[in-house]
Amino acid sequence: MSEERRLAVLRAIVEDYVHTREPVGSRVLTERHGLGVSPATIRNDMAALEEAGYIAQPHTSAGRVPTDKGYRLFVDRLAEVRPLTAPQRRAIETFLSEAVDLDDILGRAGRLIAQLTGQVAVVQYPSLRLSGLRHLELVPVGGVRLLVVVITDTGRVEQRYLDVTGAADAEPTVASVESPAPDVAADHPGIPDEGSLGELRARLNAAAAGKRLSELPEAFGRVVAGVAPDLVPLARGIADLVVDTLGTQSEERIVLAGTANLARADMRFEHALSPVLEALEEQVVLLGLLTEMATDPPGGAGVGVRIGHENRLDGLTEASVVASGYGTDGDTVAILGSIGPTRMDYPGTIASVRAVARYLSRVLPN
Amino acid sequence: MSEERRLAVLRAIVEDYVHTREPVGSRVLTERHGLGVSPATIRNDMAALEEAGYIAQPHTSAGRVPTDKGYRLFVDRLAEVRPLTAPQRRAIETFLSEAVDLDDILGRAGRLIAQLTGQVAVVQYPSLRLSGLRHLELVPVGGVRLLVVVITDTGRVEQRYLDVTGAADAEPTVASVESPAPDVAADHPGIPDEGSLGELRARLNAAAAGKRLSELPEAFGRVVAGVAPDLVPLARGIADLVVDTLGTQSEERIVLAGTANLARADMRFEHALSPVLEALEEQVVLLGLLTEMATDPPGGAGVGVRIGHENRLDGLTEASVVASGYGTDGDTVAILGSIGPTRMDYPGTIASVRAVARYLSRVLPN
DNA sequence: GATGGCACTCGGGACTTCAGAGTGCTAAGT
DNA sequence: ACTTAGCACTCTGAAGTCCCGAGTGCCATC
Repeated sequence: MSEERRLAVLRAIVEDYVHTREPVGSRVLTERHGLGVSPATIRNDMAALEEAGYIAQPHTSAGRVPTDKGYRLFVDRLAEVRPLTAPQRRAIETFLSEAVDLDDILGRAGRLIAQLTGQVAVVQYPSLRLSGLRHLELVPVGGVRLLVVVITDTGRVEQRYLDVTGAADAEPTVASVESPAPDVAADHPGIPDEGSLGELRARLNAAAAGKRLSELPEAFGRVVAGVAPDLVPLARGIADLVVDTLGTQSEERIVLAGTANLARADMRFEHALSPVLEALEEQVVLLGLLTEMATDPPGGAGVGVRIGHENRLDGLTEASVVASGYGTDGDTVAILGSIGPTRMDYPGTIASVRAVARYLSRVLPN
Repeated sequence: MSEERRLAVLRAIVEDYVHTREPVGSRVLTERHGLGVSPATIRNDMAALEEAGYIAQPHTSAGRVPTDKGYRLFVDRLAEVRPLTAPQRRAIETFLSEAVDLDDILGRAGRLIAQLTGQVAVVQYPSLRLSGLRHLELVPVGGVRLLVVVITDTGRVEQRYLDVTGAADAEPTVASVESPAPDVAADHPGIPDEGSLGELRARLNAAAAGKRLSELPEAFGRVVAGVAPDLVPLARGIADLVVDTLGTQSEERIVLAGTANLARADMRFEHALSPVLEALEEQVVLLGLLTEMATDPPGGAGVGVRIGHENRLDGLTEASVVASGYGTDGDTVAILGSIGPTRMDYPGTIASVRAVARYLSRVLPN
């Protein structure tokens, strides 16, 4: 009863089950996979595997099905990394290289993973909190409002409107997109002339250059203090808005793609999939799971795999998550991954996720 | 056999069927709905309705089910507009007012409709082609590239990177988000100093102010001609990029939301839903359908309804589309809607779509 | 025109049956 | 000490059967 063959049997079971979606018995195992022994022998091995908890049988007289533990072993030691096909590689390259900005590239990455894996993709945005400020732009709009454009190290561009009628109140007005007066001259009381605005912009940029979020408030504070008195409220408004933008709001931005794949017949979960749906809608929880996986990757090679009960979420006990961090040279700034039934094509999914993550890491600005 | 009662019967059938998902027979009809006649009478009416093609029976001894034609009549003449509940209204207001920019607001609108209707929402972006240029911003990035930010009348902000090492080639380089040299001084050969850049920006802005796309190339042409010789390639590059951005790319941007609702048990389509999935993935076709509905709304009150076979798409013969244009004062710039099974809650869906469309129209910049 | 009565239809749930897949175990073979 | 053939046993799920009851259409009556 060689150890090797037993593992080979487990591998065969996993592969077959993933492929056929049916409990696999000893006979088909000998037929379809090239292990040169008789069904009876296999049965002995299977008994041992079941004893050890790697497989189970749904009911007495049916084939075996891998358990979470079985999948785990498979992923850790048995899965042969199957590189993507050349066309797939090319598809990734071309599709992602067509992206026009960060939003676009991450959206595309999600759709790509969803399509490659036939599952649900999840993409976390690079945390603004961790990224520095590259540039700040101020654009007067309609005379009474100022469009503040923030460009980060990671290439992310955020826009916020600042209402300057009462720019003194620090709390940025909820930047709704409502109609400003159409064509008011730019020298409205609230907005300074081009020159002052340009100077303000220059100062803020100089102060913020390369700084991390935590250093920003102080740097901005000095700028506000050093500016002409009538500009102080405006400057403070802008500073607060920028800090607010980088700090709170969008740290936890997460995007799903391919949720329609859930409806596809071939990926049905064992039991109900409504819990899965609910879990996916709990973005906070999902985010927690992802960041957890980022810090503590239980899988190998940069790609983390959580199988079934391993992710302690109720709704995802029948689901597995394959995720990888991405970001410039090992400096993980965010995570992306694929979620599917525990009975999924792990090698393929891992390959896809890794390929996309690598591409992103290579191509993201730093 | 009064005409009115027959219509009342049809209405009752539709409402009951939508509610219970089961063919409805004459008895329950008299019981659950307050028409004060006997089942036999109803049967006569039903026979007439069936004769006229408004209802059908799946098999001999089963209740009746509305046909597409029946739904049509229901929508056109029988549906009582059921206004949204106060909480719903409030939800729309608050959720949408939290949006920070156009992207965000449309994304939220989609998710909102998906959630209100429990179906798939589809949102078409305001066509850039139809919107004017409000502002153009130029931001040097990393010394060798220029971030061109385009702000349109509709509040949409588009960003493109322009590679200025060889800005002469008119075709904008595919603006990938790749790593530029980290911290090069801003006076790199390719990028002019702040002053020239500012002047260029000012000129371009002046030329473009309030112009439609069709008028832009000419206006920009004059600017390029009037600029310092060494700036000509750059100016031309920018001009082309802007025109390209507004013209081609994103005219046909469409976004789905709530596709996960397809997986929900309670919205199963009669037969397979894979054709529906495929139809939804054919964004071009979908876009065609939407624009068609925009120009020729067969429903009433600004909201168009396409039922089953009415939308000539193979995959959507069992689906209905409820859509409405939105845009400042009747000037429809785009469309949004909800897609679900023909057996859907039309009044509710219509109310939701209309409410969101109205909110958008009210709140969009003009 | 509305209604009660009635014979008729037929889908689908409940029940039964049965073949086949799969197992574990024992005993024999290498 | 494994491996293998044989065999009795278990159980699922497909197929078949039955029958209740919902629903209908039609006719005679009010």
